[in-house]
Amino acid sequence: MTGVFEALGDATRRRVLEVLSAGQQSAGDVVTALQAHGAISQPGVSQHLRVLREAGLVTVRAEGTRRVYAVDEAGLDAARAWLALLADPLAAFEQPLDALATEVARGKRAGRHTNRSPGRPERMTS
Amino acid sequence: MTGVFEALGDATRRRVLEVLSAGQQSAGDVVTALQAHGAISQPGVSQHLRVLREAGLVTVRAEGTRRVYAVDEAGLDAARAWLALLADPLAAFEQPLDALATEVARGKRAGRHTNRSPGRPERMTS
DNA sequence: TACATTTATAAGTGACTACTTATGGAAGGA
DNA sequence: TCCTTCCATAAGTAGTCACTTATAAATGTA
Repeated sequence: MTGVFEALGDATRRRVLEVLSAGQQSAGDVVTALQAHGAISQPGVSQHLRVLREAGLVTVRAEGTRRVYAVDEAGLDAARAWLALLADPLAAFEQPLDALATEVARGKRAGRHTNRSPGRPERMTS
Repeated sequence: MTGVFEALGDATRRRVLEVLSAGQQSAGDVVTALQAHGAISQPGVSQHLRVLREAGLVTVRAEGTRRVYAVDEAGLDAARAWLALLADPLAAFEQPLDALATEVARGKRAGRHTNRSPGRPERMTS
């Protein structure tokens, strides 16, 4: 299970990343931080850190008897890249067209609007 | 299991989103597209579509006897937002400072470089 | 050396998940 | 109405995962 999104799929691991996003910390500190939010054992955290490391989401550095973990932007960038590629191809045209229409009709008043695609289906309530 | 990242944690569901990113499609078309890449049953796809819908990652629209699915940007934006918030706080300063240094030393030649944080630990090979 | 501290690994277990086949239900066409 | 098509749900199952306790390995300290 070495995938980035597989690693991000677990809430505890996401919390680990949130903890580490405040700055690099030792494994023990991560354990302490996680235990402040709920009961989890030290081996449990260690196993999560391993998954995150294998997914490229954190880095480790040995410092004496401790191991200092830090967020690895490489893994995060991989996730961001996938999400970016998933963007609606039409979306790239919508904003420019809207901007052009505004330009033509009203002159150079740059109003930023947040309209979505017009015929877009809504989420079903079923 | 209604979380966005939980839904994204499955490779098959990510493939469904990739298929839908090319444009809205009926459930049957998604089944056909998925079966071209590997064996999966129609109910299997239907269940994945349900998870994606509950996570806010796809929308459904009934069209006669078919159900047309489309990518829901709302869920994707939620994922993107979390990843954005996870950014290294120091990273926000690095680029501007680099840009300023370039500005001062060389004038207004905007060269985009991809340097990482200088003292950043490498991934361990253990 | 002996002990303490820090962290990873081993082994076992319950729960969840992704899949299957079987079935039902809704809409369209004869 | 009958049949077909499209899709969701039901039920069951094998595999995976996240957790636990117990233990080992490595470094620092008295």
